[in-house]
Amino acid sequence: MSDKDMRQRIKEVAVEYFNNSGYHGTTIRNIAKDVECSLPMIYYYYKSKEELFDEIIRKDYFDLLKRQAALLRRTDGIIDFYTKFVYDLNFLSDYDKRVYRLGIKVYLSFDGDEGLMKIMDDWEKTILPRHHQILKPYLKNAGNDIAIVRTLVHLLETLIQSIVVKNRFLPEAEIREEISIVLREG
Amino acid sequence: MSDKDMRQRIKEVAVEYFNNSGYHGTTIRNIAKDVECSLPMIYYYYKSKEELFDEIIRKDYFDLLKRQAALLRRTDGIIDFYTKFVYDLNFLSDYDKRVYRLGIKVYLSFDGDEGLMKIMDDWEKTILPRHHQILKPYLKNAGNDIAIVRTLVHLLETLIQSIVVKNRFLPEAEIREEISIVLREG
DNA sequence: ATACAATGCTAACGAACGTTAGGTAGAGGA
DNA sequence: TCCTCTACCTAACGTTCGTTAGCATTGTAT
Repeated sequence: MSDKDMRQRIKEVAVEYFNNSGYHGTTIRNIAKDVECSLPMIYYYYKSKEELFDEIIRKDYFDLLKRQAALLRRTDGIIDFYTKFVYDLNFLSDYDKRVYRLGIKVYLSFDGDEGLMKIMDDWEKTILPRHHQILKPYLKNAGNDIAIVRTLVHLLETLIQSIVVKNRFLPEAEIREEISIVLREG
Repeated sequence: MSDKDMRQRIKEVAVEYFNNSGYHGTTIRNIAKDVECSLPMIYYYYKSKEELFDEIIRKDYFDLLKRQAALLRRTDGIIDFYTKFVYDLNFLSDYDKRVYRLGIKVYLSFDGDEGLMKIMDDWEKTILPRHHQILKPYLKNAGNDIAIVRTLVHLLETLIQSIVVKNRFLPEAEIREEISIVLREG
């Protein structure tokens, strides 16, 4: 049938279900049916439903976050750069988008447990400093540097949610306009 | 005990559970236990679990949205006005905050069904025009009026989520700073 | 050939779920 | 007094859940 690893197939189907129906709304039986395998097959590769969910967040979601954060290195021109950063999210694979969406769901405490929330909080603390570092050379404003960084990060959050959570395509021009408004010289 | 009390108590407890555990993670048994009533009592007042969830969104959440939208009438000074609008969300009752949070969860398709999504989409279409109307007198910029409205609405979305979804207190100064950055004259 | 781990299955377990059948207790009008 | 209606209950229904016991098949190393 498929040369793709059964373990991965299970995870892909699970991501779809967790996304659409939440942790409690997802059943091992549904996953098994879509994967076209038996029930205990799931337990052969994953200890439990919770471990399956956990691995998706701890491994796949945070790998994705780190991959995205690693893109925040080069700087062509700050507005071009952030525009591209957001715009490229439109072209993430369906799987990555779903993992991203599921991660945001956990980040907002809409799913998952307290253990996952902890690592989400730890990650969140790194966001503002990272963007502050990138923006520092471009900011020579009065004393509201930090506020601009915060506003940009807030804006990015909504733009990312539009693409990844609401599953909309965001045109480059719209992204550029909004980022320009926050980063224009006051 | 009056019937209205019991009906309302059931709904309040239900809002808490739907918020914390999602629709599928919430059980009628848990609700009944917290309300300190029997299982069929829930069915005496609500036809089913789904009807209970539906009423919270269709009635309580949209009443809250309309109440909030009605505040968007007077305009003291546009920055003061939007700052107050957001800042006051800090002081919503716990119940209103939870209803708001649950509504956003449904709005982001993280819970609820397709029927609820429809009315969410309809509401969303009214947001940009409403704010455009309010901001029109204050916008004399080149041709990016619409982009500014869009950016402001996006920023408001994140600020509201911080307060209502992440349950954080947002200081007035921070709100004002961010709104000022978007609405300052470019 | 034989042994054995890896990979798959059928069938079932007990627990928990949403929901309902069928009642009781008490207040109020005739 | 009897009747009716509202507000509440205990106990159970059938279903589905996460999980597991136990067995079959296969590939590979000895």
